Amino acid sequence: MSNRATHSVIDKAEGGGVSEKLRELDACYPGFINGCDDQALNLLEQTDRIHFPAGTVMFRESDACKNFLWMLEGTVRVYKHSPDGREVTLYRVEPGDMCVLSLNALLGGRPYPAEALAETDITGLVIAGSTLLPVIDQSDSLRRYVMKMLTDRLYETMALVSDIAFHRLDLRLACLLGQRFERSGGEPLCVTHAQLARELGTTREVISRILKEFEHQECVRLARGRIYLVSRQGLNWFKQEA
Amino acid sequence: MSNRATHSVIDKAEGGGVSEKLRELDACYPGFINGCDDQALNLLEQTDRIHFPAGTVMFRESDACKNFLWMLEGTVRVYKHSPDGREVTLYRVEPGDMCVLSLNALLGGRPYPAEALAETDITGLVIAGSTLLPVIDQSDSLRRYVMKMLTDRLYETMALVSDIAFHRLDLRLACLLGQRFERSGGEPLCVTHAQLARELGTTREVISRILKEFEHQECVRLARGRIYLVSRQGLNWFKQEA
DNA sequence: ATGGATAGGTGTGTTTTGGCACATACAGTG
DNA sequence: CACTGTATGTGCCAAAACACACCTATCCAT
Repeated sequence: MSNRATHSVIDKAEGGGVSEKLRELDACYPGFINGCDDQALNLLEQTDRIHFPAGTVMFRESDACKNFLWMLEGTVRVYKHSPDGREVTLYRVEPGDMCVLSLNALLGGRPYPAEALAETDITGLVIAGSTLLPVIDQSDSLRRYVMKMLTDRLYETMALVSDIAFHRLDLRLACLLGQRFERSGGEPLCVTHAQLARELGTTREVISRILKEFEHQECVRLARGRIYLVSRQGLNWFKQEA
Repeated sequence: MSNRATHSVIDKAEGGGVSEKLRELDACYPGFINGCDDQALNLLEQTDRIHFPAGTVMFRESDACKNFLWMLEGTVRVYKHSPDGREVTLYRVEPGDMCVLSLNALLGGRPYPAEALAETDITGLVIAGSTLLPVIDQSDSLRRYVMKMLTDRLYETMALVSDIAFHRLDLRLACLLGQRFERSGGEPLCVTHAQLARELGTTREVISRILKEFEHQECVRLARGRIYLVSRQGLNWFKQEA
């Protein structure tokens, strides 16, 4: 790893287009545009539309971070590496969210402290950090949005700390599955054991064994790349564990 | 534990006094007062002076949080409990810092998500959250301070996540000792094994064993309630481990 | 159908951490 | 000095997590 700051893909974006941007943003960030004052709207009009394919590494650890992204479509996973190749997922950025670590980097002039990977194709609007920063001072609506994002993320990250420090992996995995099943409405999850391991900061084998446990307990059924919820009560079972 | 929100000691504070407050604040928060605009100064004048003895629980988990504190003297440790009685320290608040979890609670209207304990006698200035919040919108200087606190804390908390997830306890302990020795300038630390355990989210016995290890390796010398750094190079030894 | 790539299963052994039960040791007080 | 907390040392064991090795299953493209 070189020590010199490299530059993320976002920092190289180009693009143009006019104000259907606002319509699109409004769809993803409910109430945001409505509550926006002129300064913020003006800022958003200056953004450039960008697109990245799934699998793009948006930031690497210690990248410089000059631009800021509003997501219109897609999901970005933000995670940390271990020295020996494991990973923990810190959070995800989806339409409606902001990448708070970009904010951190922009506001503090620090390098980006994690890696960010596009899990799906990404569409978004970028703005130069130097353009964004003054508007945070000027626009009440933007600033409130930013502060909410920061505090929400802080809250959740601290919850993550205590989760990792205190809970056994089987519970953490059960929770994770519970959340995912809830979002899917009980539909089977398309996720590999290795992916789950990367969420939780552990290894594939460990996840495989815990999942087999769950299967023996008749909570899930396993198939290649899929996890089926056995029963609706099963979902409750997962939730009790928190 | 009851579910109803209780109220923290800070929320019950009274007190008066006039504007030597600013002088005192200036001593603790370098540059803060200087950079302050009138709105912020005005706000600070409205604060009430308070005092708590060491050992006071400033917040309990899920307390309501109505007031905000600027610390003038002392240290507050903010930590999470495990179901079975262990603890992890999330961060400390000292003069010059802000309690970001109070901010989180005030801004988000959420209960306080951790416990905060006065490690020393505390002197500080309190203000009602309802008075503080509008000023964050109005005062550039205050707002920048707040945002910096939020992003800094976020950054460090994420570092904490990866630390806990990936590093073995002996390394984490070595790091912790390294930091403490650095602050003390190599002077012996007055800390018990149990306290160190509460920092790192583990148990006393585990810490005792690791410390004995370090003693065998001639890095430290142990005494009741004290840890002596064996040599100045020892300090480097601790730092290598990061 | 065949070959390669990816995903998953599993036995075995090790390391790391935690938990309990006591034995000591030390500091301060009367 | 005896007494009483508090702090620490440690033997022993169990649980949790990891690591390696290697196997099998499944999918997909040709």
